[in-house]
Amino acid sequence: MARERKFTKEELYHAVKHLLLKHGYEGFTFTVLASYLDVSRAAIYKYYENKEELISEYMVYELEKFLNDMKAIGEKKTFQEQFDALFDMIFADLSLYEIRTMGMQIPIINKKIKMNKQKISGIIVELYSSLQQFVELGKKEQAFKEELPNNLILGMIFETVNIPNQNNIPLPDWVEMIKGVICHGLFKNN
Amino acid sequence: MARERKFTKEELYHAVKHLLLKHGYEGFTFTVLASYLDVSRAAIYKYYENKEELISEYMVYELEKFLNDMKAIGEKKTFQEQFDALFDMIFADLSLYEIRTMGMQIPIINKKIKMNKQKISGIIVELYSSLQQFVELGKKEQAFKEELPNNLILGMIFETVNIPNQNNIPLPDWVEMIKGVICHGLFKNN
DNA sequence: CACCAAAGTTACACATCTGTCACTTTTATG
DNA sequence: CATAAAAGTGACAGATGTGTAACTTTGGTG
Repeated sequence: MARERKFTKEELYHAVKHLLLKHGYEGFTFTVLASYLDVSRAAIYKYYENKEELISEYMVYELEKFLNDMKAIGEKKTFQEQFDALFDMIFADLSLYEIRTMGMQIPIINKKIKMNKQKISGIIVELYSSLQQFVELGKKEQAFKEELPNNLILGMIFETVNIPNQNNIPLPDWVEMIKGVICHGLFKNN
Repeated sequence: MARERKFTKEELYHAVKHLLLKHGYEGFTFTVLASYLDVSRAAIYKYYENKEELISEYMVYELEKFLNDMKAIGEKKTFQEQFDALFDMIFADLSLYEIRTMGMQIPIINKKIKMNKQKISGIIVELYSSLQQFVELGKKEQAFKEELPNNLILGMIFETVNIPNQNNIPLPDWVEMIKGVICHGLFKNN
């Protein structure tokens, strides 16, 4: 009967994420991954035809999690609750935003990858819709300035999380600072 | 006497930048570069021992240009002029910010690289000083909120340039929009 | 024209990664 | 205990990239 696996899918995906962040898409190899997991390369080939297939599977997994989080946020009653929850989610795992462009680098070289990229596109459409609702609610509740394009508002939120906390300010304070700047800007009201 | 070169240093650095942006640090190879420049790999080895040496030279070149631009900005009289000039500089070449972390990936494997990384560190110190002066001027002229850490202010400026202009708004309008949001935030003053 | 030096090339040995296949190990089941 | 299947491995062939050395080309100078 089945021999026990040396790594779970979660452990595998955790390794994939770690090595993508460390080496980038093109620096990520099955050789590096096998070494990290302490298995042979052939063991990984048992499950995935190539690195592109593995990375596309991993992207689907991460984006589905993200979409579920976004949906949970969308169910909160007020804009302010949604706004706070969005930040908590983002700061809970900053690295997702570093790898979000990597999905675009995956070439379609087998059917599985094509299917995965279609899934990814579908998830992104749903994410886009969810995020648009968030922004529209913000405008409706007279928080966001109506004249601002939605993607600028969203871009603002997702890009500013990249600002490094160089002074090692405690995270809750840092998050509030970032929110303050996003909401009211760098300038004094004069 | 000397045979004419098939590529200038500027052309070489332009190719390096293009390929670093396209393939990332680990995907960048002399093979890819030689093909792009339409020369043999050995031709590049005539000037640089390895890719790390070439990339570190290139980083010095780019950062020196950036520092010169910053110094020119620092010589403007008012904060508002400096603020506008900083944005013009940043949006004139957005890609520099995408490769700024690549310098950190370069391992020191020969003396030249060590020297280059020391140069890079020196330039970054000067850049840091120049940027701090910019922020302090902004605070002194009662523009920036004093309570904000300097790196948050700078981080805000440098990260928001990454927001993609998805609606293809004309660049001058887009830049003003970004400035508006950075200065006064996403929220209405209520 | 000969000479020279810089620039560039080809070909080679070596290193690293990919993909596969035959084989081994492990575990549960009858 | 034998059997079977999933999981994992080692070794191989091939592809790709690195670094080098001997050689060729190019262009200026005397």
